[in-house]
Amino acid sequence: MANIQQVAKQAGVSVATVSRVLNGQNTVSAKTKMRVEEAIKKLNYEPSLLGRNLRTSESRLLLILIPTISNPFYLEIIKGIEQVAISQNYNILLCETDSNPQKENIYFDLVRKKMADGIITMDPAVNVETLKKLAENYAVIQCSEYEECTGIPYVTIDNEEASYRAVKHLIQIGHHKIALMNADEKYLFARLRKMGYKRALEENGITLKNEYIISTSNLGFENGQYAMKKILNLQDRPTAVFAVSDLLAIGALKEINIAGLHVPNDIAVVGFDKIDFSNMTNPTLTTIAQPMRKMGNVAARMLIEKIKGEEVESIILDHELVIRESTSR
Amino acid sequence: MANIQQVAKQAGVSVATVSRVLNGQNTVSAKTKMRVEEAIKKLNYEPSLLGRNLRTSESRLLLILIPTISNPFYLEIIKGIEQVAISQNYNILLCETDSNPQKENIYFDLVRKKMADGIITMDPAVNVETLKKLAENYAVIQCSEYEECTGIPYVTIDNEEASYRAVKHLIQIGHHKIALMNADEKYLFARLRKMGYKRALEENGITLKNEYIISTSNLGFENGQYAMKKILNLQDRPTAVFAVSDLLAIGALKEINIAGLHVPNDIAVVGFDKIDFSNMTNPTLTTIAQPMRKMGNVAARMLIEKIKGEEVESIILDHELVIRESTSR
DNA sequence: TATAAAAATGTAATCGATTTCATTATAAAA
DNA sequence: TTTTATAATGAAATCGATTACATTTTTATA
Repeated sequence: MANIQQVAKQAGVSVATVSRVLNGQNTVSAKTKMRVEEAIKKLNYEPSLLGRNLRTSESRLLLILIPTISNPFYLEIIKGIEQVAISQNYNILLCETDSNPQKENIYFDLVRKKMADGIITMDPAVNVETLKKLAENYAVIQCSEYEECTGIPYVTIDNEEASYRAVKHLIQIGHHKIALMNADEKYLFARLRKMGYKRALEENGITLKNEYIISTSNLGFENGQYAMKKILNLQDRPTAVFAVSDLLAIGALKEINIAGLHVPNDIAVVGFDKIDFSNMTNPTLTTIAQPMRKMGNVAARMLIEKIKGEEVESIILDHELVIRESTSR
Repeated sequence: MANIQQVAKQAGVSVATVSRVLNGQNTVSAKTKMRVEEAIKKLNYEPSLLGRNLRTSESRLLLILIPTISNPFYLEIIKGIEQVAISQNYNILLCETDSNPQKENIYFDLVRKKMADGIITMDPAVNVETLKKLAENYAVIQCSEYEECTGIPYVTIDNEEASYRAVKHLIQIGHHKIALMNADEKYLFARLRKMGYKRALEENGITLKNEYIISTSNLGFENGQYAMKKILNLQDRPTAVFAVSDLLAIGALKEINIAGLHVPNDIAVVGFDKIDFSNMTNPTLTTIAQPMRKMGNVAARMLIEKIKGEEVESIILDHELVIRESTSR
């Protein structure tokens, strides 16, 4: 495979001139440019990014850290990131961490060792200290899920308000006995969503019942089933469930079905995220739509600015309540 | 940020010695090694992979090309690939092509320009000629979906046999009127699965009805709904449906439900792929399990061998029929 | 036509590592 | 102690590009 030297030789010019043609600089005469282009074609030459990147000290690779690729919630965010990245000549590297510090470290290393220019993380909780230290020397952005105290810029929605609106919707259609299927409170979003839940109840004079709040270690389908079983066994059974992820909600749906009850007539269900599958269930799921594509766009833009050394501010985006069959009669 | 020169200076040795310590060569005396390691720690030094990779002419990056990340079918394969890749000190880059030649070319370019060492493609149909040409000079492996004529090594299952077994299962539980919800026959797997379907019917003396075979442009949920609508409108309605993807099958499930019919009592349904969601539906879905993790493992191993310049042979793996509620009474 | 200014091109340093070959220090053998 | 073999280290080339600066060629101006 040819390199720039051979192209220069073939075209009868210096490597500098070839490089100029390659980078579209206009200081090359039309005649020379043609000769170089012919040589490139003849030798089937492809410039090595390794050489270029070493010289320019960049890789034009962005890392996206997600806990797991099996959660469809990330899909649209990733597309949003990719959209901006590609348009700015960056490529993205999808990295699944399984929330495992060791795996995470493999990807952090890629940044430390200059093979990637920056990181967008959607699971900052794994190892906050390491992340914080990394962010001192490298470009890091938090997306969707974030840690406030790190000083690392983030883009997210107002989780407290979103949760408040979901619960308020349930109250408005007549529910008083509303369960909250929440994530572990080590996550900021879980704490915020609980606050929104509480506020909606308080404002409507409903007393909070602690047994109506169930925590799950994970946001998956099975966790939803498990949590719903618990809820169904309560002696004063709730008539509505607000789950903080669609997968949890879909698990709940299934379990309610198994119990021979009807959604929404016996129990109404609200999810969170508006993943594709939330529209494929029976009944379709009422849920909170995060502006995922936009969130991805913004995160990518922030990261690229950060890479360029600019100051970036955290951003909070709007959300939306999507009402579907699981809460309508 | 420090480089190898500064480390050498700090430790009072040459860069060669630092490099030796970095690469764990045993020709360095214990005393010197310690001095170098102290210098590394003191300067917070991280070796640049750009420098190393340029010198060694490798990137240790593998590209995985998938049509879309929203199809859960790829999840487990990707994990399988990652498992082997990480263990051999490679990193993977997940690339969504949307079956779009332009997007595909961005990723091919990464290989041509030495930023990636090889490609595993799960959607070779996009641009067979380009792929073939790429494979002449670079390491390429086809995984799951493949083109026979390209001469590019592949790993897959026996699609004809898998399809045969799915349909035979339906026949064994008493069905004669079996619809096939197939993909576009431009795909090899679609042609093979149709052959398996035919063989099962023939062997059991069932005449093939052309109106029972529906082609969909895509393997998604909506396509399944749409195709099922067509099937439900047939005057001699089938009592069973074999869909060549779980997403199609889930779409069918939904549509049958809407029509007020029961699965499996009125219509039995079989899917293909055993994606996670196939166990979350109501009823759970009978489906063909591809050994996805293993397929990923094998594909990665094949690619790495190819990168090392070894000859690799195509491989066909076993599959399995998983019987669940959608075909049991 | 001579001279100055602008455009085109080339030379060589550089990015940060690895690695070959030469050299020096150390240990073993005579 | 001297010689020889071996281990440890260093100097410098190399990977393939970009780019500052120097030089040559061309064009414009007087």
